[in-house]
Amino acid sequence: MVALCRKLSTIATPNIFPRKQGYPQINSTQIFIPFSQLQRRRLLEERLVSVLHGSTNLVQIKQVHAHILRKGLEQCCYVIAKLVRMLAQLDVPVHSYPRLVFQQVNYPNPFLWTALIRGYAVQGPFSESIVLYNRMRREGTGPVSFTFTALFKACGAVLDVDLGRQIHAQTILIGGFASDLHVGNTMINMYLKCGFLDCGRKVFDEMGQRDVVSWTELIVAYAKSGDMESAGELFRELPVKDMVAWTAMVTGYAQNARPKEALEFFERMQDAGMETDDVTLVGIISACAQLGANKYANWVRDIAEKSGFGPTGSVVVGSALIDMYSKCGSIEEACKIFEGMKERNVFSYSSMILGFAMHGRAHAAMQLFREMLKTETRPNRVTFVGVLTACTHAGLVEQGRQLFANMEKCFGVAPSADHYACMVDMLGRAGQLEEALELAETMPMQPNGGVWGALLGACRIHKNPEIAQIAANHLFQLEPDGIGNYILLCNTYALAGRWDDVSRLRKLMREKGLKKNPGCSWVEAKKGVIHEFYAGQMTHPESIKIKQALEDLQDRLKAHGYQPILSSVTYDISDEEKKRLLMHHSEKLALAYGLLSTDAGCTIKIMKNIRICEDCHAFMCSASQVMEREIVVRDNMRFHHFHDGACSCDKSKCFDDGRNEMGWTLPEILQLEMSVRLREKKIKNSVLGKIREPNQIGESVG
DNA sequence: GTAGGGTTAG
Repeated sequence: MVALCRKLSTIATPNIFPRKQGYPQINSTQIFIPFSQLQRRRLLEERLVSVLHGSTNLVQIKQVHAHILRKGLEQCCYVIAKLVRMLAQLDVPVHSYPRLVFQQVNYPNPFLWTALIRGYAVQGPFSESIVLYNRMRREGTGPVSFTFTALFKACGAVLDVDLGRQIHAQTILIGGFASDLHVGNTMINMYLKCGFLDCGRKVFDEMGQRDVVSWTELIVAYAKSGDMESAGELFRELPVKDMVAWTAMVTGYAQNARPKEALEFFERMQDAGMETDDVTLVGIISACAQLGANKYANWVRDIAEKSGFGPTGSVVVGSALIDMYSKCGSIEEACKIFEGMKERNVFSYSSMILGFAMHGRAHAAMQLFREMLKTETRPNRVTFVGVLTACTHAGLVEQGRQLFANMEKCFGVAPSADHYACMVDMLGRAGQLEEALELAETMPMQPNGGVWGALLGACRIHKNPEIAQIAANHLFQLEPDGIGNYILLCNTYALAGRWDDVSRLRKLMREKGLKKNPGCSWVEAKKGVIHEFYAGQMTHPESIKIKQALEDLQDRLKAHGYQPILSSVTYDISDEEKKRLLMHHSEKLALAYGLLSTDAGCTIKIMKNIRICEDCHAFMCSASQVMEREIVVRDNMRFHHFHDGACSCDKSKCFDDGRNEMGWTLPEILQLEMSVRLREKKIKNSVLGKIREPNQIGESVG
């Protein structure tokens, strides 16, 4: 019996227990441990690991750790590795508590080493993963497949493809690891993250064993590179398609501005009997946002609510819905979603602020920004794009300037080229064109198309062909195919009466083969059916009725003071001809059909592919008053809400004294945020002060 | 251990 126990005890304990004083040395010739005792300990270890696995907070884990120490298991790699992994998962800084626990173990096994390496691979500093790997090898411990997945994760995180290649070589050198499925998958992931699609594809092609994860990784990579054809081809070849793979395709189409195909794919996915989760929903919501039609918006919202991932269930779905309803023209619906959300984060706030800004509700946008600052959510760069845009559309130049000047100091968000574009837009629209130009020319980074485009747009509004020429020259370099830039410059010349320049530019456009996009508008008629109208075209089945209705409408509006704004036509033609052209702009046709086909009291929603012209804008204003209808026009820039003879983009309707009804001023906001930042900084310093700095970075794999 | 997600101005 004794002999049997002796035999079993040696078999039952392979490399689990390290040899050193302080922990039982399992050498059957020197120390005899009864089998029952070993079994008890093994059971205890199993139990501790499972308790750790179920722990959800630091307090619970610390209790288990205390128990580990009481039972004398601080050298047991199996348990300690789990402890380290759980701590890292809970975002406890790896180089503090977990590292300390690791250092207490005299002989770490590969799994314990890997737990720590993985911790750094998730949290950073990523180079510490490599340092640890090298130390592990020097101390004679061989890696396991987990080690490589962790290392590839680290390389992917810092986009270090050279290091990734070295580790790739090691997987082949050490043997056996290159053919491991998970190692292969993380390797593909690393190459794709670093932007080496070909290398990822090569690993994929050479893999002996692939699973749906390997395929999906590549599908996503192709989708992100804009190559939906290759993505689709892979998807067709994929033997067993799961929900994630389907979602990758739906999202891919949505991200590549192909919303109709995204919807088609989603329908196919449902036909295939696939489940829908929050990630799928986000993809499809984004597609509906691009379509801008309420019919689809309501349809997808129903699906979201039925599947249990509605705005109250998921903060991500909620934020996507806010964005979708804003883009579909239903800012009220977006508000309702926002108010009904249980949890809100920076995405929810930013989407709502941008929604308000887009719809000309600067007041609401600023108020929401203020409310956000009272919560624990901190603004990010997108939030500032929203807030600055709101200031721009409300003509709040002084407030905008102060926010921009204090972004970095008070909020910790450094201004990017996009924020400079907002400022150039703001100054430009306010008529301060010289200052806007100076800002564009002196900004610390290379100005992007947005910056010069904003300036060019402002030059058209304020009829300044000289500065327009400068902005346009930059734009012609940055966006050689951007037809809109040529049109804007053309319009600016026309407004200034420089017809020679107009014809010179038109000739240049012809030479370059650039064609003006025909103006096109869509209007939602009954039951959400969408009707399309092109400028000057009378192809709609009811076009005779529409033409008559439009003429009647024009007469009524003229009686109320509407006069065609002839300068909106940039052709050197007779006034009569100009009037005729203006009257056939697509949005006017859409409006006439909207009035014919919807009931009194219904809001008329029109979408347009290019910017609404000044004349149509005045026409809509007047129509909203005379016909007593709410009219919403979404052009390629923003939303216009016409109500009782005014538009939401009319600056004079917004507050402009730096103070709103809440009774706060901008300096108060800045002060408030500064105190938050200081407090955060203090907390951070006090935590970091206790933690040892990790080793130097920059070591390569040896 | 591995794959899919939301907000950006002219």
